[in-house]
Amino acid sequence: MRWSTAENFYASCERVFDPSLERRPVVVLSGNDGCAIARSAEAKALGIEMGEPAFKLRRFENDGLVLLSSNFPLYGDMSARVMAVLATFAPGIEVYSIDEAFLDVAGVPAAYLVSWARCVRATVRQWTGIPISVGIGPTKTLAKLANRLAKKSQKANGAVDLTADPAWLEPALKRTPVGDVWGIGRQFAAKCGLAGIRSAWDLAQSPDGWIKKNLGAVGLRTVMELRGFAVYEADDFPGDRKSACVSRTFGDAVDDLASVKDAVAVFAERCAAKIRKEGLAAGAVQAFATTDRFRKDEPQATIGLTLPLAPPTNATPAIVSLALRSIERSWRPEFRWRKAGVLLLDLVRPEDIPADLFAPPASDRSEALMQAVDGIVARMGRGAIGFGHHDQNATWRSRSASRSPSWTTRWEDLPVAKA
DNA sequence: TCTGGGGTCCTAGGACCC
DNA sequence: TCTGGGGTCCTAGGACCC
Repeated sequence: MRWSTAENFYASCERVFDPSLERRPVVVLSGNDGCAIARSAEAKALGIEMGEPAFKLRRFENDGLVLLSSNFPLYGDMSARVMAVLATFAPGIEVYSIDEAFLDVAGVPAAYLVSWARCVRATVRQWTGIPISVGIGPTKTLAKLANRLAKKSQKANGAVDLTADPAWLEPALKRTPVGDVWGIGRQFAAKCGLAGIRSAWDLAQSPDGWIKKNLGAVGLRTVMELRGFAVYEADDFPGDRKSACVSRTFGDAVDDLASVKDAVAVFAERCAAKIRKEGLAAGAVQAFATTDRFRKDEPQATIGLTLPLAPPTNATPAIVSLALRSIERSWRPEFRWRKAGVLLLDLVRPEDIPADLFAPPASDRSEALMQAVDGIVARMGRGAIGFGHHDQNATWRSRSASRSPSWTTRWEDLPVAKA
Protein backbone atom coordinates (compact mmCIF):
# COMPACT_ATOMS: atom_id res chain seq x y z
CA MET A 1 0.00 0.00 0.00
CA ARG A 2 1.30 3.39 -0.80
CA TRP A 3 0.12 6.88 -0.13
CA SER A 4 1.33 9.66 -2.28
CA THR A 5 0.76 13.19 -1.07
CA ALA A 6 1.51 16.48 -2.72
CA GLU A 7 3.41 18.92 -0.52
CA ASN A 8 1.69 22.21 0.30
CA PHE A 9 -0.40 21.49 -2.75
CA TYR A 10 -2.21 24.80 -3.37
CA ALA A 11 0.92 26.85 -2.75
CA SER A 12 2.85 24.52 -5.07
CA CYS A 13 0.24 24.98 -7.82
CA GLU A 14 0.62 28.75 -7.60
CA ARG A 15 4.39 28.44 -7.85
CA VAL A 16 4.32 26.35 -11.01
CA PHE A 17 2.99 29.37 -12.93
CA ASP A 18 4.67 32.12 -10.92
CA PRO A 19 8.28 31.20 -10.19
CA SER A 20 8.78 34.50 -8.33
CA LEU A 21 6.97 32.73 -5.46
CA GLU A 22 9.82 30.22 -5.07
CA ARG A 23 11.58 30.39 -1.71
CA ARG A 24 9.07 32.97 -0.46
CA PRO A 25 6.45 32.48 2.25
CA VAL A 26 3.15 31.92 0.41
CA VAL A 27 -0.29 31.53 1.97
CA VAL A 28 -3.45 30.59 0.06
CA LEU A 29 -6.63 31.96 1.64
CA SER A 30 -10.03 30.36 1.99
CA GLY A 31 -13.04 31.61 0.10
CA ASN A 32 -13.97 35.16 1.08
CA ASP A 33 -10.22 35.65 1.76
CA GLY A 34 -11.01 34.56 5.32
CA CYS A 35 -8.22 32.40 6.67
CA ALA A 36 -5.11 30.40 5.70
CA ILE A 37 -5.84 27.04 4.06
CA ALA A 38 -2.41 26.31 2.57
CA ARG A 39 1.10 27.41 3.48
CA SER A 40 4.45 27.03 1.77
CA ALA A 41 7.28 25.63 3.90
CA GLU A 42 8.57 29.18 4.39
CA ALA A 43 5.16 30.33 5.65
CA LYS A 44 5.03 27.40 8.08
CA ALA A 45 8.49 28.38 9.29
CA LEU A 46 7.15 31.86 10.13
CA GLY A 47 4.76 30.15 12.53
CA ILE A 48 1.61 30.71 10.46
CA GLU A 49 -1.06 28.22 11.51
CA MET A 50 -3.64 26.44 9.40
CA GLY A 51 -6.94 28.33 9.66
CA GLU A 52 -5.31 31.49 10.97
CA PRO A 53 -7.50 34.50 10.07
CA ALA A 54 -6.15 36.65 7.24
CA PHE A 55 -6.33 39.87 9.24
CA LYS A 56 -3.86 38.46 11.74
CA LEU A 57 -1.30 37.80 8.99
CA ARG A 58 -0.52 41.48 8.39
CA ARG A 59 2.23 41.22 10.97
CA PHE A 60 4.24 39.23 8.42
CA GLU A 61 4.18 41.96 5.80
CA ASN A 62 7.86 42.69 6.36
CA ASP A 63 8.76 39.04 5.90
CA GLY A 64 7.70 39.17 2.25
CA LEU A 65 4.59 37.11 2.86
CA VAL A 66 2.42 36.67 -0.24
CA LEU A 67 -1.32 36.25 0.35
CA LEU A 68 -3.32 34.69 -2.50
CA SER A 69 -7.06 34.11 -2.91
CA SER A 70 -7.86 30.45 -3.58
CA ASN A 71 -8.16 29.36 -7.21
CA PHE A 72 -9.88 25.97 -7.22
CA PRO A 73 -10.21 25.60 -10.99
CA LEU A 74 -6.40 25.73 -11.16
CA TYR A 75 -5.87 23.30 -8.26
CA GLY A 76 -8.43 20.85 -9.61
CA ASP A 77 -6.80 20.78 -13.01
CA MET A 78 -3.29 20.40 -11.58
CA SER A 79 -4.58 17.60 -9.36
CA ALA A 80 -5.92 15.74 -12.41
CA ARG A 81 -2.48 16.02 -14.04
CA VAL A 82 -0.69 14.65 -10.98
CA MET A 83 -3.19 11.76 -10.68
CA ALA A 84 -2.77 10.94 -14.37
CA VAL A 85 0.99 10.60 -13.90
CA LEU A 86 0.56 8.49 -10.75
CA ALA A 87 -1.88 6.20 -12.58
CA THR A 88 0.82 5.25 -15.08
CA PHE A 89 2.90 3.79 -12.26
CA ALA A 90 0.41 1.39 -10.65
CA PRO A 91 -2.28 -1.07 -11.73
CA GLY A 92 -4.72 0.47 -9.22
CA ILE A 93 -5.16 4.00 -7.90
CA GLU A 94 -7.64 5.40 -5.40
CA VAL A 95 -7.85 9.18 -5.57
CA TYR A 96 -8.48 10.04 -1.95
CA SER A 97 -8.55 13.84 -2.07
CA ILE A 98 -7.41 16.69 -4.26
CA ASP A 99 -3.79 16.11 -3.23
CA GLU A 100 -3.63 12.51 -2.03
CA ALA A 101 -3.84 9.13 -3.70
CA PHE A 102 -3.51 5.53 -2.68
CA LEU A 103 -1.69 3.20 -5.06
CA ASP A 104 -1.50 -0.56 -5.35
CA VAL A 105 2.15 -1.61 -5.25
CA ALA A 106 1.62 -5.34 -5.62
CA GLY A 107 4.06 -6.41 -8.30
CA VAL A 108 6.89 -4.14 -7.26
CA PRO A 109 9.58 -6.30 -5.59
CA ALA A 110 9.89 -5.31 -1.92
CA ALA A 111 13.56 -4.52 -2.23
CA TYR A 112 12.90 -1.92 -4.93
CA LEU A 113 9.95 -0.14 -3.34
CA VAL A 114 11.82 2.90 -2.08
CA SER A 115 13.87 3.54 -5.20
CA TRP A 116 10.73 3.03 -7.28
CA ALA A 117 8.86 5.55 -5.10
CA ARG A 118 11.65 8.09 -5.65
CA CYS A 119 11.32 7.52 -9.39
CA VAL A 120 7.57 8.26 -9.22
CA ARG A 121 8.31 11.37 -7.21
CA ALA A 122 10.88 12.66 -9.71
CA THR A 123 8.56 11.97 -12.64
CA VAL A 124 5.61 13.81 -11.09
CA ARG A 125 7.89 16.73 -10.32
CA GLN A 126 9.27 16.86 -13.84
CA TRP A 127 5.98 16.43 -15.71
CA THR A 128 3.73 18.62 -13.54
CA GLY A 129 6.03 20.81 -11.42
CA ILE A 130 4.39 19.55 -8.23
CA PRO A 131 6.55 18.11 -5.41
CA ILE A 132 5.16 15.01 -3.72
CA SER A 133 6.21 12.60 -0.99
CA VAL A 134 5.47 8.90 -0.62
CA GLY A 135 4.76 6.62 2.34
CA ILE A 136 4.56 2.83 2.17
CA GLY A 137 2.90 0.69 4.84
CA PRO A 138 0.97 -2.54 5.42
CA THR A 139 -2.28 -0.64 6.11
CA LYS A 140 -3.68 2.70 4.97
CA THR A 141 -3.21 4.25 8.41
CA LEU A 142 0.42 3.11 8.60
CA ALA A 143 1.08 4.26 5.02
CA LYS A 144 -0.26 7.70 5.98
CA LEU A 145 1.99 7.67 9.02
CA ALA A 146 4.96 6.75 6.80
CA ASN A 147 4.04 9.58 4.47
CA ARG A 148 4.16 12.07 7.32
CA LEU A 149 7.64 10.85 8.27
CA ALA A 150 8.73 11.12 4.62
CA LYS A 151 7.73 14.79 4.66
CA LYS A 152 9.40 15.50 7.99
CA SER A 153 12.73 13.81 7.47
CA GLN A 154 15.46 15.29 5.27
CA LYS A 155 17.20 11.92 5.17
CA ALA A 156 14.10 10.16 3.80
CA ASN A 157 14.36 12.15 0.57
CA GLY A 158 10.60 12.06 0.11
CA ALA A 159 9.98 8.34 0.57
CA VAL A 160 9.59 6.11 3.64
CA ASP A 161 8.83 2.36 3.52
CA LEU A 162 7.58 0.94 6.82
CA THR A 163 7.32 -2.56 5.34
CA ALA A 164 11.05 -2.84 4.63
CA ASP A 165 12.07 -3.77 8.19
CA PRO A 166 9.58 -4.75 10.95
CA ALA A 167 11.98 -3.32 13.54
CA TRP A 168 11.31 0.23 12.24
CA LEU A 169 7.65 0.15 13.15
CA GLU A 170 8.05 0.76 16.88
CA PRO A 171 10.35 3.80 16.61
CA ALA A 172 8.14 5.22 13.83
CA LEU A 173 5.02 4.93 16.01
CA LYS A 174 6.83 6.37 19.02
CA ARG A 175 7.91 9.38 16.97
CA THR A 176 4.34 10.14 15.90
CA PRO A 177 2.23 12.25 18.29
CA VAL A 178 -1.17 10.62 18.76
CA GLY A 179 -2.92 13.68 17.34
CA ASP A 180 -1.07 13.24 14.03
CA VAL A 181 -2.53 9.78 13.47
CA TRP A 182 -5.08 9.60 10.64
CA GLY A 183 -8.48 9.39 12.34
CA ILE A 184 -7.42 11.06 15.60
CA GLY A 185 -8.66 14.65 15.61
CA ARG A 186 -8.75 17.34 18.28
CA GLN A 187 -11.39 15.76 20.54
CA PHE A 188 -9.94 12.27 20.43
CA ALA A 189 -6.42 13.60 20.98
CA ALA A 190 -7.62 15.44 24.10
CA LYS A 191 -9.20 12.26 25.50
CA CYS A 192 -5.98 10.38 24.79
CA GLY A 193 -3.97 13.08 26.54
CA LEU A 194 -6.09 12.75 29.68
CA ALA A 195 -5.45 9.01 29.65
CA GLY A 196 -1.70 9.50 29.29
CA ILE A 197 -1.61 8.35 25.68
CA ARG A 198 0.93 10.54 23.91
CA SER A 199 2.20 8.69 20.84
CA ALA A 200 0.78 6.44 18.14
CA TRP A 201 2.66 3.65 19.90
CA ASP A 202 0.86 4.33 23.21
CA LEU A 203 -2.46 4.25 21.37
CA ALA A 204 -1.66 0.95 19.66
CA GLN A 205 -0.90 -0.58 23.09
CA SER A 206 -4.13 0.65 24.70
CA PRO A 207 -6.83 -1.86 25.66
CA ASP A 208 -9.67 -2.36 23.18
CA GLY A 209 -12.30 -1.68 25.85
CA TRP A 210 -10.98 1.80 26.58
CA ILE A 211 -10.72 2.61 22.89
CA LYS A 212 -14.24 1.43 22.05
CA LYS A 213 -15.71 3.34 24.98
CA ASN A 214 -13.84 6.61 24.38
CA LEU A 215 -13.13 6.70 20.65
CA GLY A 216 -16.02 4.58 19.37
CA ALA A 217 -16.08 2.01 16.61
CA VAL A 218 -14.14 4.29 14.26
CA GLY A 219 -11.36 4.75 16.80
CA LEU A 220 -11.06 1.02 17.22
CA ARG A 221 -10.61 0.57 13.48
CA THR A 222 -7.84 3.16 13.49
CA VAL A 223 -6.05 1.26 16.26
CA MET A 224 -6.40 -2.06 14.43
CA GLU A 225 -4.76 -0.44 11.43
CA LEU A 226 -1.91 0.88 13.61
CA ARG A 227 -1.39 -2.67 14.80
CA GLY A 228 -0.99 -3.79 11.19
CA PHE A 229 -4.42 -5.31 10.49
CA ALA A 230 -5.82 -3.81 7.29
CA VAL A 231 -9.40 -2.64 7.92
CA TYR A 232 -9.69 -0.18 5.04
CA GLU A 233 -9.32 -1.80 1.65
CA ALA A 234 -8.31 -0.06 -1.53
CA ASP A 235 -11.29 1.42 -3.33
CA ASP A 236 -10.50 2.02 -6.99
CA PHE A 237 -14.11 2.71 -7.93
CA PRO A 238 -15.71 4.86 -5.25
CA GLY A 239 -19.52 4.83 -5.39
CA ASP A 240 -21.75 7.81 -6.03
CA ARG A 241 -21.78 10.51 -3.43
CA LYS A 242 -24.77 10.65 -1.09
CA SER A 243 -25.09 14.39 -0.67
CA ALA A 244 -23.86 17.60 -2.26
CA CYS A 245 -23.56 21.08 -0.85
CA VAL A 246 -22.86 24.60 -2.06
CA SER A 247 -22.44 27.15 0.71
CA ARG A 248 -20.66 30.46 1.16
CA THR A 249 -19.86 32.96 3.86
CA PHE A 250 -21.22 36.34 2.79
CA GLY A 251 -18.87 39.24 2.14
CA ASP A 252 -20.96 41.13 4.69
CA ALA A 253 -23.89 40.09 6.87
CA VAL A 254 -27.40 40.77 5.55
CA ASP A 255 -30.70 41.03 7.42
CA ASP A 256 -33.30 41.01 4.64
CA LEU A 257 -35.13 38.01 3.24
CA ALA A 258 -34.60 39.13 -0.36
CA SER A 259 -30.80 39.00 -0.05
CA VAL A 260 -30.76 35.57 1.59
CA LYS A 261 -33.16 34.23 -1.04
CA ASP A 262 -31.03 35.67 -3.83
CA ALA A 263 -27.94 33.90 -2.46
CA VAL A 264 -29.79 30.63 -1.88
CA ALA A 265 -31.16 30.68 -5.43
CA VAL A 266 -27.62 31.02 -6.83
CA PHE A 267 -26.28 28.22 -4.58
CA ALA A 268 -29.21 25.93 -5.46
CA GLU A 269 -28.59 26.47 -9.17
CA ARG A 270 -24.88 25.59 -8.80
CA CYS A 271 -25.60 22.56 -6.66
CA ALA A 272 -28.14 21.26 -9.17
CA ALA A 273 -25.59 21.64 -11.96
CA LYS A 274 -23.07 19.74 -9.84
CA ILE A 275 -25.24 16.66 -9.40
CA ARG A 276 -26.36 16.72 -13.05
CA LYS A 277 -22.71 16.51 -14.07
CA GLU A 278 -22.51 13.23 -12.14
CA GLY A 279 -25.81 11.89 -13.43
CA LEU A 280 -27.51 12.07 -10.02
CA ALA A 281 -30.89 13.31 -8.83
CA ALA A 282 -31.86 14.57 -5.36
CA GLY A 283 -34.61 13.14 -3.15
CA ALA A 284 -34.55 16.05 -0.72
CA VAL A 285 -33.42 19.68 -0.52
CA GLN A 286 -32.23 21.59 2.50
CA ALA A 287 -31.41 25.28 2.42
CA PHE A 288 -29.95 26.97 5.47
CA ALA A 289 -28.69 30.31 6.74
CA THR A 290 -26.61 30.95 9.85
CA THR A 291 -25.50 33.97 11.83
CA ASP A 292 -21.83 34.94 12.36
CA ARG A 293 -20.49 32.38 14.84
CA PHE A 294 -17.54 34.61 15.71
CA ARG A 295 -19.68 37.53 16.81
CA LYS A 296 -20.13 36.62 20.46
CA ASP A 297 -21.95 39.90 21.02
CA GLU A 298 -24.78 39.01 18.62
CA PRO A 299 -27.56 36.43 19.06
CA GLN A 300 -26.96 33.20 17.14
CA ALA A 301 -29.38 31.18 15.06
CA THR A 302 -29.68 28.77 12.15
CA ILE A 303 -32.73 28.52 9.91
CA GLY A 304 -33.66 25.98 7.27
CA LEU A 305 -35.84 22.95 6.61
CA THR A 306 -35.34 19.65 4.85
CA LEU A 307 -38.02 19.24 2.18
CA PRO A 308 -38.61 16.05 0.20
CA LEU A 309 -38.45 16.06 -3.58
CA ALA A 310 -40.64 13.34 -5.04
CA PRO A 311 -39.90 11.95 -7.47
CA PRO A 312 -36.16 12.74 -7.19
CA THR A 313 -34.98 15.28 -9.75
CA ASN A 314 -31.98 17.35 -10.78
CA ALA A 315 -33.91 20.07 -12.63
CA THR A 316 -32.85 23.53 -11.52
CA PRO A 317 -36.33 25.15 -11.34
CA ALA A 318 -37.74 22.50 -8.98
CA ILE A 319 -34.65 22.56 -6.75
CA VAL A 320 -34.45 26.36 -6.60
CA SER A 321 -38.11 26.78 -5.70
CA LEU A 322 -37.90 24.16 -2.95
CA ALA A 323 -34.73 25.74 -1.54
CA LEU A 324 -36.47 29.14 -1.44
CA ARG A 325 -39.49 27.61 0.29
CA SER A 326 -37.14 26.11 2.91
CA ILE A 327 -35.84 29.59 3.75
CA GLU A 328 -39.22 31.35 3.56
CA ARG A 329 -40.92 28.89 5.86
CA SER A 330 -38.20 29.08 8.53
CA TRP A 331 -37.40 32.79 8.13
CA ARG A 332 -36.66 34.83 11.25
CA PRO A 333 -36.28 38.56 10.70
CA GLU A 334 -34.50 39.43 13.94
CA PHE A 335 -31.02 38.15 13.01
CA ARG A 336 -28.11 39.19 10.81
CA TRP A 337 -27.22 36.34 8.44
CA ARG A 338 -23.58 35.71 7.55
CA LYS A 339 -23.60 32.42 5.72
CA ALA A 340 -26.03 30.35 3.67
CA GLY A 341 -26.04 27.16 1.66
CA VAL A 342 -28.00 24.49 -0.13
CA LEU A 343 -27.69 20.75 0.48
CA LEU A 344 -29.02 18.15 -1.92
CA LEU A 345 -29.70 14.89 -0.07
CA ASP A 346 -30.71 11.30 -0.79
CA LEU A 347 -28.88 11.39 -4.12
CA VAL A 348 -29.80 8.56 -6.50
CA ARG A 349 -29.22 7.56 -10.10
CA PRO A 350 -32.52 8.35 -11.87
CA GLU A 351 -32.37 4.99 -13.68
CA ASP A 352 -32.42 3.25 -10.29
CA ILE A 353 -35.70 4.85 -9.19
CA PRO A 354 -38.58 2.39 -9.29
CA ALA A 355 -41.38 3.51 -11.62
CA ASP A 356 -44.30 5.15 -9.82
CA LEU A 357 -47.59 3.82 -11.12
CA PHE A 358 -49.50 6.95 -10.11
CA ALA A 359 -46.98 9.61 -11.07
CA PRO A 360 -47.91 11.87 -13.98
CA PRO A 361 -46.07 10.94 -17.18
CA ALA A 362 -42.58 12.45 -17.14
CA SER A 363 -41.96 15.34 -19.46
CA ASP A 364 -38.63 15.37 -21.23
CA ARG A 365 -38.87 19.13 -21.73
CA SER A 366 -37.16 20.07 -18.48
CA GLU A 367 -34.40 17.55 -19.20
CA ALA A 368 -33.83 19.12 -22.62
CA LEU A 369 -33.80 22.58 -21.04
CA MET A 370 -31.17 21.55 -18.46
CA GLN A 371 -29.01 19.98 -21.17
CA ALA A 372 -29.15 23.20 -23.17
CA VAL A 373 -28.27 25.31 -20.11
CA ASP A 374 -25.37 23.05 -19.09
CA GLY A 375 -24.10 23.06 -22.68
CA ILE A 376 -24.06 26.85 -22.83
CA VAL A 377 -22.28 27.09 -19.47
CA ALA A 378 -19.69 24.55 -20.64
CA ARG A 379 -18.95 26.57 -23.78
CA MET A 380 -19.31 30.14 -22.54
CA GLY A 381 -18.49 29.88 -18.84
CA ARG A 382 -20.44 30.28 -15.64
CA GLY A 383 -22.61 33.38 -15.70
CA ALA A 384 -23.29 33.14 -19.45
CA ILE A 385 -26.80 31.94 -18.69
CA GLY A 386 -28.80 31.35 -15.53
CA PHE A 387 -32.16 31.42 -13.83
CA GLY A 388 -33.32 34.86 -12.76
CA HIS A 389 -31.26 37.99 -12.40
CA HIS A 390 -28.56 38.08 -9.72
CA ASP A 391 -26.63 41.20 -8.80
CA GLN A 392 -22.89 40.47 -9.17
CA ASN A 393 -22.10 43.17 -6.61
CA ALA A 394 -24.64 42.17 -3.97
CA THR A 395 -23.54 42.54 -0.35
CA TRP A 396 -23.56 38.77 0.14
CA ARG A 397 -21.04 38.06 -2.64
CA SER A 398 -17.70 36.75 -1.38
CA ARG A 399 -14.53 38.75 -1.38
CA SER A 400 -11.63 37.45 -3.46
CA ALA A 401 -9.05 40.20 -3.72
CA SER A 402 -5.99 38.50 -5.17
CA ARG A 403 -6.86 35.47 -7.26
CA SER A 404 -4.29 34.11 -9.67
CA PRO A 405 -5.34 33.50 -13.29
CA SER A 406 -6.84 30.13 -14.20
CA TRP A 407 -3.72 29.30 -16.20
CA THR A 408 -4.84 25.88 -17.37
CA THR A 409 -8.65 26.08 -17.64
CA ARG A 410 -9.49 29.42 -19.32
CA TRP A 411 -8.30 30.42 -22.76
CA GLU A 412 -8.14 34.08 -21.73
CA ASP A 413 -5.79 33.19 -18.89
CA LEU A 414 -3.38 31.08 -20.91
CA PRO A 415 0.19 32.04 -20.00
CA VAL A 416 2.07 33.73 -22.85
CA ALA A 417 5.72 32.95 -23.50
CA LYS A 418 7.73 36.06 -24.33
CA ALA A 419 10.09 35.96 -27.28
C1' DT B 1 -13.49 45.57 11.14
C1' DC B 2 -11.66 41.07 9.29
C1' DT B 3 -12.23 33.71 11.00
C1' DG B 4 -13.56 28.27 4.38
C1' DG B 5 -16.03 24.75 1.96
C1' DG B 6 -17.37 20.05 1.06
C1' DG B 7 -17.69 15.52 2.34
C1' DT B 8 -18.31 10.67 5.34
C1' DC B 9 -19.70 7.76 9.09
C1' DC B 10 -21.42 6.79 13.72
C1' DT B 11 -24.29 7.41 17.74
C1' DA B 12 -27.83 8.80 20.84
C1' DG B 13 -32.36 9.67 21.39
C1' DG B 14 -37.13 10.10 20.00
C1' DA B 15 -41.21 8.28 17.61
C1' DC B 16 -43.55 4.48 16.72
C1' DC B 17 -44.74 -0.46 16.65
C1' DC B 18 -46.32 -4.85 18.92
C1' DT C 1 -47.35 5.17 44.94
C1' DC C 2 -47.15 1.69 41.57
C1' DT C 3 -46.63 2.00 35.39
C1' DG C 4 -42.63 -3.84 30.36
C1' DG C 5 -39.64 -5.18 27.05
C1' DG C 6 -37.95 -5.24 22.72
C1' DG C 7 -37.78 -4.04 18.14
C1' DT C 8 -37.16 -0.54 13.85
C1' DC C 9 -36.58 3.71 11.63
C1' DC C 10 -35.34 8.41 11.33
C1' DT C 11 -32.91 12.57 12.47
C1' DA C 12 -29.79 15.76 14.56
C1' DG C 13 -25.52 16.32 16.10
C1' DG C 14 -20.81 15.17 16.67
C1' DA C 15 -16.66 13.21 15.37
C1' DC C 16 -13.44 12.70 11.62
C1' DC C 17 -11.19 13.75 6.86
C1' DC C 18 -9.02 17.05 3.24
